[in-house]
Amino acid sequence: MSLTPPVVLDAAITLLDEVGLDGFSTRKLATRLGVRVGALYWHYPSKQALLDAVADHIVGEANAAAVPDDAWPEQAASMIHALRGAMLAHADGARLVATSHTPGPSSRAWIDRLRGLLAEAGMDGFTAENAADVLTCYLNGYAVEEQAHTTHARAETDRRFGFGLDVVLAGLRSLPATSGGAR
Amino acid sequence: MSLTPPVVLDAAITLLDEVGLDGFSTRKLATRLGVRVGALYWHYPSKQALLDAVADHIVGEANAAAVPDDAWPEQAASMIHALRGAMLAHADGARLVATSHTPGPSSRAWIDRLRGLLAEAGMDGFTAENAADVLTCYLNGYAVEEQAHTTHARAETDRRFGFGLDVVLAGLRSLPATSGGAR
DNA sequence: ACCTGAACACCGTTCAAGT
DNA sequence: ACCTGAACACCGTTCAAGT
Repeated sequence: MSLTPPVVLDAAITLLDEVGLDGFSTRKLATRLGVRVGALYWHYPSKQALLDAVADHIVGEANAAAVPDDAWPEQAASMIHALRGAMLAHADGARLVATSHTPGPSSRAWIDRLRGLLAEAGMDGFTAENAADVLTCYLNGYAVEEQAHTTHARAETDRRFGFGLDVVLAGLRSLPATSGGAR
Repeated sequence: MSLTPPVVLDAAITLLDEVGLDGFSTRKLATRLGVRVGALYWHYPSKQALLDAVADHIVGEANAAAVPDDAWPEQAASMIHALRGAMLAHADGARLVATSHTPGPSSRAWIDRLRGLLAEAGMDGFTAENAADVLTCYLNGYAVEEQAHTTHARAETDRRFGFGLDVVLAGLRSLPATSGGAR
């Protein structure tokens, strides 16, 4: 049973969920895989590259969710909620995704999809890019703090997140290009 | 010349700015202070506590800026810009502040001031708290990513940040309690 | 009270050598 | 091609003992 990048990635996700980002080490991962530390470096060039792959996998889980056939604010909200859900489903997932060094294919696909949806709504390329940026920055900022201090109950943080998302969406709706509310 | 918490904190800030958060270690800090590693633990209980103190100091720099006597969106914008400036003025300042474990006195003062300003504008306590949350989450999300991938020029990221901040403020302005535009 | 000396239990990464 | 063995250069934290 040979080691492959997907096998290493899978074990990395499991380890992350068990010990968190601060407890995650290549040596623990090697032990889990029944292999010496150095072996990992044949499949991934560095710990950071491996963590980037984990981050991209998490975003990939969000990509699996379908976007409803609805108006653009609802579509955008569903994409944002899907990514938040995927991040919260893994220990320190938000911090991992938000501080990922180089975006992988799933991350690019997710952001392209969000931008595309906003462009469909009538925003020009520049505006769509900036609007997608505002949404993801709010999401990242919120989720990182939410996951760092798990002081409130999930239902409570969900409501607060929804409030903020509605605020951002209201702001986007007020932009000249989308005030018509096309599609 | 004895070691005191402020002296340690000062050296920590200097070290952080020189080597960044990933390069920051208690051992390097001890060397700079001409002391053995263990000595630091007399003044700070852990590396994290020290980093939290650094984070709080950065927020303190933002608190030094005066808030203009203007309408609330301008006041909020000035506070947000001040904190972003303070974070960007230090290596990995955004990540450090956003992932700080326990908020210090300056952090509490900053958020209280922002909430107060929004309450003055006519928001009830709950709304003001949530509104301050949206603003800081957007700020943290944006600044963390901005500082992680310094791909664009500062003038460009400033403009993009301003765009997003205007969107959030527009969303907040559209809330029932503030649509009158009091103060 | 404050610091040293020295240890403990770890890290990420590299690379010759094996198979 | 893929992994071992073993090293290199580090970590954060603790704590008896010194002053």
